[in-house]
Amino acid sequence: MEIASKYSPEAVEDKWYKYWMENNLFQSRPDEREPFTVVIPPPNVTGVLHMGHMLNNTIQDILVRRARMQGKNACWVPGTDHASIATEAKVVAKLEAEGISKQSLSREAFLEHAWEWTHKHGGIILEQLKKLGASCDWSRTCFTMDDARSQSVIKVFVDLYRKGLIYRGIRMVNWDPAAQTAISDEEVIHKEEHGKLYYLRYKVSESNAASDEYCVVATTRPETIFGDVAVCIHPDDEKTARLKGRQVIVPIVGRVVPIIEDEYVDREFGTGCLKITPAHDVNDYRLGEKYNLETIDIFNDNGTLNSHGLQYQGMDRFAVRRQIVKDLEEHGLMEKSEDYINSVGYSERRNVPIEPKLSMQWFIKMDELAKPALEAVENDTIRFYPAKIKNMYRHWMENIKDWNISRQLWWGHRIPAYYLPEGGFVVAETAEAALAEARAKTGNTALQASDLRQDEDCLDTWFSSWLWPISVFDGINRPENEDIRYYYPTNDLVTAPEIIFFWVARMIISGYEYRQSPCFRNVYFTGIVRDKLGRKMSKSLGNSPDPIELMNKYGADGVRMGMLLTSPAGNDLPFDETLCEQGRNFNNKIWNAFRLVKGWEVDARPQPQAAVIAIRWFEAVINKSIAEVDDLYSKYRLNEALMLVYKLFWDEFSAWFLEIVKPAYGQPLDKLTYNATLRFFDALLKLLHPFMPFITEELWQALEPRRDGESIMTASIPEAGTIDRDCLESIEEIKEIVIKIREACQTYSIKKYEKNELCMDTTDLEGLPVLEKLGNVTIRRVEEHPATNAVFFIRDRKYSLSLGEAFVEYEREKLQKELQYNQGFLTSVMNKLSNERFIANAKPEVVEMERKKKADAESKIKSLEAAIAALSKA
RNA sequence: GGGCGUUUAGCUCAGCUGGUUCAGAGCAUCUGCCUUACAAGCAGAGGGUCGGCGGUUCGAAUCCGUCAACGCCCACCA
Repeated sequence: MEIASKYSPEAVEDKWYKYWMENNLFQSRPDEREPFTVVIPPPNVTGVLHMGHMLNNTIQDILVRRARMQGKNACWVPGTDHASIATEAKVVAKLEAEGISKQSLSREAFLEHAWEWTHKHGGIILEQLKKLGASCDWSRTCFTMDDARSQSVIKVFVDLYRKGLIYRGIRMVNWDPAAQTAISDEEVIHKEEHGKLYYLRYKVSESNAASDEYCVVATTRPETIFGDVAVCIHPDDEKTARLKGRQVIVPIVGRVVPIIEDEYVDREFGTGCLKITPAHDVNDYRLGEKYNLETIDIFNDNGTLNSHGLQYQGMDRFAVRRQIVKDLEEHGLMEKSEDYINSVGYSERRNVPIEPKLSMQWFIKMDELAKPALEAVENDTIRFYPAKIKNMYRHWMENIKDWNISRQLWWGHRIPAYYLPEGGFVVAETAEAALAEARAKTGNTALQASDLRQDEDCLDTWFSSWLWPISVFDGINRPENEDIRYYYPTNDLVTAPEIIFFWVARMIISGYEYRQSPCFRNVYFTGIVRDKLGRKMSKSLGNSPDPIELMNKYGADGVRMGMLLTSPAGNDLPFDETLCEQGRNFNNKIWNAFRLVKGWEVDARPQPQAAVIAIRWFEAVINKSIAEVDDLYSKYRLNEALMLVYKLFWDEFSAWFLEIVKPAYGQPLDKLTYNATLRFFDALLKLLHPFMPFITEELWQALEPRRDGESIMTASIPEAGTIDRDCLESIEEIKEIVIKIREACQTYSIKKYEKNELCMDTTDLEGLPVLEKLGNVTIRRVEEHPATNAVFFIRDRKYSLSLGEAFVEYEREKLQKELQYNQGFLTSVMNKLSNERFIANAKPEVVEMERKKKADAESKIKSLEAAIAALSKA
């Protein structure tokens, strides 16, 4: 038989993926079977595969493949996200590299570039997922900006607007000066930063000001003084009481501003004086509203100062900070500065400090919408794995704020609001509908489409992805279509905890709003993939291995296994290439077991007794394992399920079962044993298939002749039969004896081909033929064990091995040790039993157990003492 | 600042409602083997006062309190 001793994935993987595709094995259509639906978390359309995707999609594939083998109609819908801000940033950068500025282009021209970029890079990531083995129904591939999805977005916007849930208003928003757009609170990352706290002198402006009386204000942002409209003190603060009712002059700016009083001010912080800049600080904005102060916006959209910045106009905000510090010092208006650590909000996408800015934006009212979604998770209609994530979810949902959905970007779904020439606006799905509505609203039938001006903004990316579980089945546009009715609600969602608020929570909300039902039943939160130093893997750190290279090196199955070996749900995954190595080694193990089995000659000889027992035993083992694996899957403890199957194959099947039934070299095997072995192999491959799709298909196809188009993918996963516990137990005992014999042989350097004699008190143990074969011993029943034998105990039964006199002393020491241990054990048991309170309070069966332990220990000690005495005599 | 979580073998983690030697698994380590399925392997072995302290209990890795370290989420302290 000509099979290489090493498994080569490259020869196998492409072949079977192609086979699966050609036979449409991933495709799903509604039928009478139970559906099992998963929608992919759509990766950015122009992104490339990273380790997080690998983990995430491996887990999805495992769940989907298993469901499929359970006879469910499994449907995994793939797709990509247009990733508004991220993609636009890439296109802007690309254009800038070519010397083209976004500002110089029309919206239409820019979008042309963006689409070109999308078509060029789009979908690479989906091709990469195929290499991983992802069993997606590719015929259903969606894009958040394709026609059906775009239409869904617009429809939902209009619907929510008409329900009064979308409104437009001026709010303080997080402004990203690099992307020049507002972003949501969730897109702001707070970072600790080492900065300075500056103490600025605001001169008191009254007539006797010649006395140089100052009010000192501490700030981290001296460049915002151009927007100062007041200084606030605490009404009960004695330190600053002298300032009450007076006015101060903003340094450099020269503006005279009032001192106001509010309890918001922290008396302990700085000097107790707070400068108020309503346009550029959220708290100041609130105080500004409260005291009806003017709002002076000093920044341009790109973060430079506008005309309010006087001589600093046109300079960047941070350049201004440096300059103004110098200037203040020169004018003696800087009292001091000190080091200070504060937290600064950064734009997640562009990594620049965000600027609080007042602007007109669109919002969704969230409080009412959130209620059923909170309830669903609280009452476990939707379950989170791990469950601890519920806490986070509850906290956010109970304090949910309105969602800013407008972005000042071009790449995305344009807001379907149309402004009227005479002011006001209408919201409608199409320009035509908007015109009709505008005419009706204004009564002006002469109104033309060109008179209406569509809102320039587009929608937050998540405004399309929150509809994903519905929109991929076109359930927004055609709520009664067959697909949505069959596949929805979906079953499992696999995603990263970092997008629970961006995406998961909002999907649940939209699910209840648009389908009155949960959009999925279970959410599996993966961990974050970290490197060995515990750092998150990222492109910018360059600490992430290239997944494609990993797969080339270890095989997709090896990498999938490596990803999964160390990642319980919700725990971070400290990734290490050696895990892939372990995965690859396991592939090889399976491969070689297959070589062995397929290399056997079979004839009509009778079945050896050891094989009969081994088969009965392994039947029990596999049934027990299947039941355990089922249980682990139901708890989404996939890494443990994999480990269990791993040990089942490697230890139980390869190291024990195959070693028992393996014929002597060159000898054929009997038919019954051979068939049983193939049956077990078949079951093992099926259990392994969700984890390692490629090698299992390769071997399953080679195990027996298959029909054209047949696949392990659609074979039935084995179900647990009855477990023969007695058989399991008795062979476990045999295994322990064998291990003990091997240990003794190794200790005494007994050559493995030497057959030894094992003495035991009784020979009514089941599985003696197994013991004889694997222990390489002949068994003799004795009343008295020969004094020079090496004695050992397994489960309170005494055994001895004839090893010759040379080993007596060594053996005596060992027995002495075991004696000591047992004496200690007996003492602890005795202590318990002599404690009246234990006898009085402990459950009777526990007391009984202790009594038995005492008896056992006593008899064992007696035996040991006898053995030692006998050895000493010898 | 608020909340949540973690701490068990060198590493990554299991240990449910306290009680069968409950202190476990995989990897790593050590020892012996190139034994015709597999050295990417085989056969063995050694590793831990379960973060510290205190409490409840006949009995605590497990329950309670407290301290410490680390992590995550939320938050407007200039």
